[in-house]
Amino acid sequence: MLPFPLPGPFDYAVPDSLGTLAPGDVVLVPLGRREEVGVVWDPQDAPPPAPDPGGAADPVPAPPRPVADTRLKPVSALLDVPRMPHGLRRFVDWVAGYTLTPPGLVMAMALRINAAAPLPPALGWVRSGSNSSAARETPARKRVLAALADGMPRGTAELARLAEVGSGVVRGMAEAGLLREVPIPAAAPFGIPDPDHPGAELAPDQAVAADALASRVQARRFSVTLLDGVTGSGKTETYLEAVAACLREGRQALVLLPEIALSAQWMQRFVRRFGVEPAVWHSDLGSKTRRRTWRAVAGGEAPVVVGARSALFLPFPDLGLVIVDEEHETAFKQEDGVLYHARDMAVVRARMSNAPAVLASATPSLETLTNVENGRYRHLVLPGRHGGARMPAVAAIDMREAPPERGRFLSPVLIDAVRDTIGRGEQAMLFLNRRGYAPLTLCRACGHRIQCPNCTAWLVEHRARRQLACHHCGHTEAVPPNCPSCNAEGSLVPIGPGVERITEEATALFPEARLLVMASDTLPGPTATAEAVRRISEREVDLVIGTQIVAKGWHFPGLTLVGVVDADLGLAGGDLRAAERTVQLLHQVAGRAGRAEMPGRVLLQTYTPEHPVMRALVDGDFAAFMQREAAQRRPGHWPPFGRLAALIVSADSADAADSTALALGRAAPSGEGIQVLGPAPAPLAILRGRHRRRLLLRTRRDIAVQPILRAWLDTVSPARTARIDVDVDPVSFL
DNA sequence: AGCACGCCGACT
DNA sequence: GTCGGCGTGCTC
Repeated sequence: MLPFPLPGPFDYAVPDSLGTLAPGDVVLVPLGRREEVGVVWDPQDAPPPAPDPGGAADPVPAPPRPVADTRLKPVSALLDVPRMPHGLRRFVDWVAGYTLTPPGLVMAMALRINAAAPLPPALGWVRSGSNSSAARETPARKRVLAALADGMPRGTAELARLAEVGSGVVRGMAEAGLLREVPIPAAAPFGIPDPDHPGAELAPDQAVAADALASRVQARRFSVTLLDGVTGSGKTETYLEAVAACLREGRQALVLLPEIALSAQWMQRFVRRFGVEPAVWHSDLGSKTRRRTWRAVAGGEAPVVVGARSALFLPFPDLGLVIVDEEHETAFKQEDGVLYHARDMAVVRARMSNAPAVLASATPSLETLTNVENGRYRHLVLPGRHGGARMPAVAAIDMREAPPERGRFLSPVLIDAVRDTIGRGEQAMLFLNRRGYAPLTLCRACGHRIQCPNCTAWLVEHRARRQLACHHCGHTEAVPPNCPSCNAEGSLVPIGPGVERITEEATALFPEARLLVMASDTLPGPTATAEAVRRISEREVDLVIGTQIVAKGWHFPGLTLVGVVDADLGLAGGDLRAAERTVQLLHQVAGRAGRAEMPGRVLLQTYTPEHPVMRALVDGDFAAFMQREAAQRRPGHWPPFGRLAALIVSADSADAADSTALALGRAAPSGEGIQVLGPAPAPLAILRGRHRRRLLLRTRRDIAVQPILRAWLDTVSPARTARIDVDVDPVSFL
């Protein structure tokens, strides 16, 4: 299997010099006039028949054989890399088949991860045995020798730092024969977790759930368990006991988090439980750590890996547990390249490793709840917050009755609540899931709306940067002085709020409050995020204003008020899961309030307080809300009661996009329980300069979409510049 | 993916 | 008469 979009594996001859190759071996093979890294794949379902020996006429033409065996090119070399385990190979094939992706591209995710290059051995210095040399003995040299007294080899930079000398001293000593260079075993970038390290005491309900999870791990069989508990109920501590059980079984555990960069507080909990940090995996890991971690996973030396989606493709030789935390998060859906849902694929990965999977969430997805309902998944519930904390009281502010001042966005009710909270010395948070200053810039003279030149989207003003930015393609331009359409002067006005604008309003309202803004563009990296979280936790901040990022599982003991600036925001647009997602997000944000002894309070600014989403949040009745969602989706066979696949046609001209989309529409499959919607212009009808059309295939749950899609796509040849992307189980409908 | 081939427009 | 633009297609 080669890491390219080829339809399947290629055949090669094995030269005698290489002996026998086994599936999983990583090899170098000739491809065209190049040499490429590939993996010896398993025998295919339908092995190609032997070439016809006699050439006699055959009434049934034999399936074509690409190349006669005698002309197979030989494998060039076997690389000194751990074998790709059987479970991972099966997983790659499964993901490829499910997502309609060429298997080579899926395998590339498992291979490119390590780049298949052997690690150059690290070198370090030790004292050379010969002290007979007539080399000078200076104070600096003595300090270097003292630093090496324990016999452990150290690299130049580290040694120089320890001995407080320049690297020149080290080099000089090496030339003088005082030091000898030896290979050093690379220090693992993680520790070995100790399941018996004394951790936090579990509450009785946590202990019961933890025991149940541990017994699933001990069963060494595939199972799926939903760990369901409100924010602050201690889900993490509970599932870490499953990890402990897995360690005792001597198998490896994988924990998937939706956004690994935000995991500093998670890491603290892990360290409290196991004494060390686990191996970490995410896409922008440095190449050295990455290779070392990959090898440690392959060699079974990394007992626990915490990672983002791509960690699913690590070569675990003996995976004994897969945990997906915040399983409802849409960040688990990969939206470019291979389009897969990491939560669903985690379950598949567990099944192929004979391991249990645990899905944890305070607001489980309807998909997962439905699997619980029909008995496919088991259900463990952590009923309440622990440590004396209670769930916050949630109330809606009817913006029609208590409107903000003209041109402002905070209702007097919310302003008073913030003022009271800060006045008591507690902390408040304002949440608005929108970056920048204003989502739309409008010309009051001619009505022109400033749009992205590459996308069907408005440009968002970022006042601090004095720019208009497209949040879809990254296009930016300076804020124009005059209207770009009618050239009127001073006619451009910002419409609607973003966090920058709320910050401006809050600064005016609460001049003495210490403000902190948390948004992905104000927090450039994990370090900045961790620092912001620390400042909030240590009460250096009175009022936090933030986007999505504040909703993560942070523990802010002094935070007692959360104000949602626009609770209706996520409900616009025809997205299948808009309501569900809004409830999940707002519940998560609400969960930041009142996590310690002081009770929390949540205020939702809304123009539709009677909307089921608002009622679910105010009543805290998530179960009833999800039943209502289910009742709406069931009759039309919408997921999870039916299957969905999206076809996205994109082309550099509207005509090419239309002709391909129409051809697909004409060839649309039909039949009992099969329906095709569209073609229709995508909501983002132009994205990065490409014109887009969408079709949606919906089937009954008992009908698989993949064979239908394959047959459908075979009948249509796309226009010259057009491309058809297939998204099985789409999450985004843009 | 990369690297060929190949078919048209601008130069020595 | 040749160089090179990148559009199409193949790689066991």
